[in-house]
Amino acid sequence: MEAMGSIMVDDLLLEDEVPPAMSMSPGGGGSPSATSAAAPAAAAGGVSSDDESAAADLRRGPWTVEEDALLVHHIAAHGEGRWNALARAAGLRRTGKSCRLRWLNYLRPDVRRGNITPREQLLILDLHSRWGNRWSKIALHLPGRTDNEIKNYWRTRVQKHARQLRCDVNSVRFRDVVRRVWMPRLVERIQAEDEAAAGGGGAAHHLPSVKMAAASAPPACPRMPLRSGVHGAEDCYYTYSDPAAAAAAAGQTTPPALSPDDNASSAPHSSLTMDAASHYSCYTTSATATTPTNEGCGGGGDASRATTTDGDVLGGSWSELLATAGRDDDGDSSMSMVGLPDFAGWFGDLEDSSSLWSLEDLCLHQLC
DNA sequence: AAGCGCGGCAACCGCACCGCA
DNA sequence: CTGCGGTGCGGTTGCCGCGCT
Repeated sequence: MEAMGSIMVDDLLLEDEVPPAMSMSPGGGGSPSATSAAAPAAAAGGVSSDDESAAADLRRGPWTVEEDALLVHHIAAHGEGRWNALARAAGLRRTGKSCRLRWLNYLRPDVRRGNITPREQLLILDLHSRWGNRWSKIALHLPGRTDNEIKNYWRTRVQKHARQLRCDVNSVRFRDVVRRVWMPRLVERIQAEDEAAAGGGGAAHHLPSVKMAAASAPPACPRMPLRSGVHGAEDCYYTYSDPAAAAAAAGQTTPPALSPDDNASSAPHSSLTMDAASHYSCYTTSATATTPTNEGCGGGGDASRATTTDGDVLGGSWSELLATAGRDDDGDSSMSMVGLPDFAGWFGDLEDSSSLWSLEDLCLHQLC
């Protein structure tokens, strides 16, 4: 869809044989300077006159449908790898890097397009909390999503919310808001979707019915209070939908690799996969019953109220969300929610939360 | 209706790492 | 051991479309 405009523009460029560096830098990306076009070619090959002429002949900017077809057909016939050689063999006047990027981010058949789902958002938030800007690593756990897409999501959506809160996206305060407001809302949303898919209605028995595979089970975390100490009579928990899995996970003695330096990401399964994320459920506990927390967990009220059409559950104003998050169901404000950005006042002492904010970390903290 | 501003996203860049000769 | 080419990754850029004024 959005590619059509680019294709039209680039078709003109192709027809007119505009030298890449001379183009009007179509489709964005990089500096349109005359030197930048030759640099990748020089890096990819030698600096012979042939290579120089080839470099001068290299195209940049948006891909045309013809180029896409060439690349797809060539990869279908010969497979991936050796991108520089592939580009030449396919008759593409592109750098190998450009071909690789186009293939991985756009042409690959298993690339998922469209909005980031709440489940994916939850995973991104969680995984980013552990690994930081390791986009490719995070992307491994979101099938069909590319690191570029996740990176763009983070920069456009998440950082936007951080800006609204006037704090750094990597600050402890923003992380705490994410943990206490954003993630619970995502869980609400996921649960609502699961319930809708299951037919809706009812209460506790509408737990997601998916069985949790041991390999994909989240770490030892049967219940994770999100606001313990804030609401006296009501705490919000992440919990396993499958008691057996929760018990199994509780018995797990070896915590998953969580440090940024771990090598577990290269393994086929991580401690938290898309499957596993679907088993997080947010529930309140009360004296009478365990009930789904569409009314109580994290935000109170209608979860869809702050949901935008693009699936961003925090489409509404942060001040409103935060005010709601700090209010009991009966409307009493249990936390002072006046003014931005006095997070410490809202959420209490955050000094010890710097290392406790991921789902796993929260869970481990609660088990101590 | 037209202009403007902003967000989304595709594509590029520079750097680091890895394997091989 | 070293140099080089290939690959992968994170950061950045800038066009395009859409919503607002």
